[in-house]
Amino acid sequence: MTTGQGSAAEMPEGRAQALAAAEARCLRAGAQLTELRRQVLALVLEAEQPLGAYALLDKLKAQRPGAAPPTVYRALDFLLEHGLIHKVERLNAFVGCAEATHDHGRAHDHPHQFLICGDCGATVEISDTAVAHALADAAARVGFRVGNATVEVEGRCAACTAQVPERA
Amino acid sequence: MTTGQGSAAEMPEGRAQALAAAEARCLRAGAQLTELRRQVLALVLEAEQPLGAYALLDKLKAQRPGAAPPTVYRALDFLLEHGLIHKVERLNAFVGCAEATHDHGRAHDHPHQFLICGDCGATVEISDTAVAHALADAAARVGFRVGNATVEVEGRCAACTAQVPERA
DNA sequence: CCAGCCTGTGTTATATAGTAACCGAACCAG
DNA sequence: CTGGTTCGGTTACTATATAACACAGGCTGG
Ligand SMILES: [Zn+2]
Ligand SMILES: [Zn+2]
Ligand SMILES: [Zn+2]
Ligand SMILES: [Zn+2]
Repeated sequence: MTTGQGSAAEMPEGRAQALAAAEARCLRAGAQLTELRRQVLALVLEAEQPLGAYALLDKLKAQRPGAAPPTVYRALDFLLEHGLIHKVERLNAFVGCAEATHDHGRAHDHPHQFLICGDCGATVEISDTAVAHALADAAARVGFRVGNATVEVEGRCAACTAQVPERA
Repeated sequence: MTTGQGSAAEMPEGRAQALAAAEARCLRAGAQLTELRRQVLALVLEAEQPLGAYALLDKLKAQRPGAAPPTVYRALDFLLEHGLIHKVERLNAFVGCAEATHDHGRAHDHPHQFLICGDCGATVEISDTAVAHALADAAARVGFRVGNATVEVEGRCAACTAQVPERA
C-alpha cells in the first residue's frame, strides 16, 4: 500500500506465485483448475482493484471470444468455492484472496475483512482474528452459530488520508 | 415460511411505535416523511424478513398502482439516509433499523451487525460495540480511517439450532 | 465396443437489481 | 406572478445474475 493503490506495490511475480499456489491447492483438493478457470483467476489477480463479473467478462472475451455471462459466473463460483477469490458484496465485485497466495496456509473459509477506500477505491483484505472473535462472541450471546461472515468497511486509506490536507 | 422466525415475537404495535418514532425523528431533522416514504417504511417494518426492492414494489402497487422502480428506490434512499432502514448487502434487501424504533436513541449511522440464519432466513440486527472497536483497531493498525461498516454473518439462529437434532 | 453417466463448457434467453433523464405538480420566497 | 426547490410519475435503460438446454470429452461397467 502507500505507493499508489491497493496492491500496486506487489512484486509482479506475485501473480505467477498465486497461480502456482492455486494449482497446488486444487490438486490436493481433487478439483480441476481448468484453462478457463485459470484464465479468470489470472484476470482477477492482475487487477489492482475488485472487478465486476461483466468487467471480467469483457477482458475474458479477448482470450475467449465466445464467452458469455455463465462462462465467467461458473468460473467465479468455482474459485469462490475453493477459497481462491472473495466477493466484495458492497461492490458486487471479486478479488483474489490474499491468503491463497501462499500454498501453505489453508485459506479455505479463513476469516477476512475488507477495507475499502472510498476515495481511491483501493481494497485491501485483512484477516483480523480479534474481529472474528468479537463477532463470534456477540453471536453466541444470542445463541447464533456463526458460519461465513461478510465484513466490509468503507473509509479512507492511509495514502489518501495523507494526501489530502483537508478535513482536520 | 411457517409462522416466521426472528422477530415473530415482537409486539404487533411495534410497527406503529416505530412509525411514530420515525416521524418524530424526521421532524427534528427537518426531513419530510411523506406519504410515499411512510408507506414504504411501513412495508419494510411489517415484513418479518428483509425485503428486496422489487418485492416492496409489488406490495406498494396495491396502494399506489402507478409505482415503478424509481418510486421505491427513491423512498429507500431517503429512509437509508435518515437511518430508518438498513440494506443487507448479502441479500440485496432492506430491513427496518432496530434502533430507530426508539425515538430517544440517535440511530443515525450507529454501528450495527446482521445475523442471518441460512436455515429460516431470520435476520436480526445487533449493535455490538466490541465488534466495532475491534474493527476500528484493526483498521487503524494499517492507517485506515473507518467510515461505514458492513458486517453480515451467515449462520444458524438459536431456534433452528434447537429444532434440528442433527449435527451433534 | 457401446451405452450411460459425469464434468465442463457453449449458447440462448430471461430474471433480478438499480439508474438516468425528463416531466409536471405542489409549495414557498421574493 | 415569477422563479427556485422538493417530490413523485413515467419511460427507458444499464447492470448483475441465473435458468435451461445442448454438446463434447472422459470415464465405467456391460
Ligand atoms: Zn482471503
Ligand atoms: Zn485511498
Ligand atoms: Zn440499525
Ligand atoms: Zn433460523
